[in-house]
Amino acid sequence: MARICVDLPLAHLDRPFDYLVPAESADAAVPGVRVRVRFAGQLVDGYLLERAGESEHEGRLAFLDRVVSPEPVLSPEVARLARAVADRYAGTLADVLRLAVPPRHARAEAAAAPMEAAGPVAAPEPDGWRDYPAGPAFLRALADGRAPRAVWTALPGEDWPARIADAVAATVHSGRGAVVAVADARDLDRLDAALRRALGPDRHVALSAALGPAERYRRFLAARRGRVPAVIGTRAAVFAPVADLGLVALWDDGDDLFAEPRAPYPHAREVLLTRAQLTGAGALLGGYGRSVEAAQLLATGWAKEIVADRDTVRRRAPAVHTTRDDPGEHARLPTLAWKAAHEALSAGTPVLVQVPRRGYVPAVACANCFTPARCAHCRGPVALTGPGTAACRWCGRPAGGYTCPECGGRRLRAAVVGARRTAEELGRAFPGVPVWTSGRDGVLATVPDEAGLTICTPGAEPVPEGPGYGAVLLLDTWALLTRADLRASEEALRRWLAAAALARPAGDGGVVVVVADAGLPTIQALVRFDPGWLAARELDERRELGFPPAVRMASLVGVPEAVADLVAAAHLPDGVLTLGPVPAADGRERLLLRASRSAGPALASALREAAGVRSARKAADPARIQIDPLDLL
DNA sequence: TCAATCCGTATC
DNA sequence: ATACGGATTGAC
Repeated sequence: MARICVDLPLAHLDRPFDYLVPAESADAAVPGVRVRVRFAGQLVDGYLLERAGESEHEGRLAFLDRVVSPEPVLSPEVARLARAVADRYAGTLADVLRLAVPPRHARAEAAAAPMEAAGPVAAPEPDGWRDYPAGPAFLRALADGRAPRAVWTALPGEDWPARIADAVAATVHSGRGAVVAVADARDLDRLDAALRRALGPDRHVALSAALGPAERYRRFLAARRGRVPAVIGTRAAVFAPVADLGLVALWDDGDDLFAEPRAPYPHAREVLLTRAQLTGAGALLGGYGRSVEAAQLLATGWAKEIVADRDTVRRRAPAVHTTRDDPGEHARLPTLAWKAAHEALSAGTPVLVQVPRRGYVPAVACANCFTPARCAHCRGPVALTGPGTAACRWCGRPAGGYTCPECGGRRLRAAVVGARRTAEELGRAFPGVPVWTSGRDGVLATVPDEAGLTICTPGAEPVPEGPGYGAVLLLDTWALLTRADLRASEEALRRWLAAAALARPAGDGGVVVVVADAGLPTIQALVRFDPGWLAARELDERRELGFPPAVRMASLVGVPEAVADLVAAAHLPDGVLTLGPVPAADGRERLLLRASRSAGPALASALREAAGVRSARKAADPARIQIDPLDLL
């Protein structure tokens, strides 16, 4: 007898079904293999979850049709993880398994994989971590087979791929495996190179969406067969099968690429942390910035902080100057920014100019003091709903008769973006200096250590080949700070730090000029290179306002009848607060449900059950359920 | 009286 | 989803 998870997208069928195993399949039918079974009259794919002696099932059992391949692609550990992720996100196991296990590629599977005799990995010298007081102990704990958990704030100029490679090497030295996730292909390339240096050429694989199906499956199998102890990759790699997991790590967890866009929309950070929790592995969340979720892990004591002391930060950081937006005669650049660029270029060092991408939807702010407007009723963000009218994007109440809590101003205005021109004019302001751009369509990996001007959008900063940029200019900060997003401050600081961290130390002439009001907390955090301080503040604010990660939220989106139907079918736990519904795109609407963190599992399970009732009834219109979505506003 | 159709329920 | 059963409808 075998318990099977059938691959169907129906919420009410999200439970194992028992099948008899034909004698000829008895040997191949091991936990984790793909199978075909006859289900409700048709042949469907599925995974064999476990073998068992007896079935609880009252009726007659059918035989499974066949074992698709003897390869047990779903390890027990990943099966358990997938179940936990499905439960947390009110989704189905089949949906999560579709994210976790790549499609089979028979040729890649058949290719005989030579077993390489992998030599032992030397315990790394924790030299690279000596600038962080808690760093060497963290590496020793990994090397000794323990499971330390840390939130790490990287120093400016830190070679973060090398530091993560140290941690992976320590883990591998202890005889265990590691999984590391990064946001994009460029970060993956850097980490890949660092791991090759630290572990040798054949001790890890890199998984990314860019690989073709054959290569993706080949590398997945290399990990599943235990031929490599470490797997690195983008988002989907968090489910990679690694035997005897000792470490999960993630770089720059605030990047929104870590949010999975397919149901049930799990976040890579949450998957990895769940995995560490379930397996007893260590965990490392690193970045130049710090997410509010990371601050929460520190606040609850789940993880410990790895930071350098303030003296070290000051020694390694560039000088950060703020300036008002008072365009001088030079390419509409503030005088201070122009001077900093001019000096850096004269010294023969590269200059980085970061400008926000176009197309952000700015929040509505006080026309007088620029304080973002918040709803008087629920503290949600206020946005324009038409010419001259504004309303809360959470509860839908119109923001008529608005009074700014900061300055008493009565008028609102939308922020105006679109100053990329300013950056382009820079080229003309510095004749004879080479100008590069790095953005969405065309990311530069590196820039040479010579006078040159690089204009980039956030996240596309080229890494300097030399000791760092002589000057980094952060323009149009207003556009980032007034985004209609709950995470605007955290996100703005994350992006500025990503650029500022590439500047030389102040002692070597490194300068950052940020065109913004020095009094803003986000700017203060940048000036002091102290993202932990801002994240702790933001966490306090989320607690006061009742936003994640201080609470658990569920977002229900669909046509009005579908949303109402889903809520009506759900037996919500006590204390769940309903916000909305508010109109969404395409005639749909969105309803938010707020629960305490402790009620989070009950909320998710109530929604999952309600979705099951609806799918059993063949409800026509689907309602999308998302737990703690990033675009909460 | 018998088939065509609709709805509800189970799927091992 | 699909498949089946039982109730319901409609034509001979």
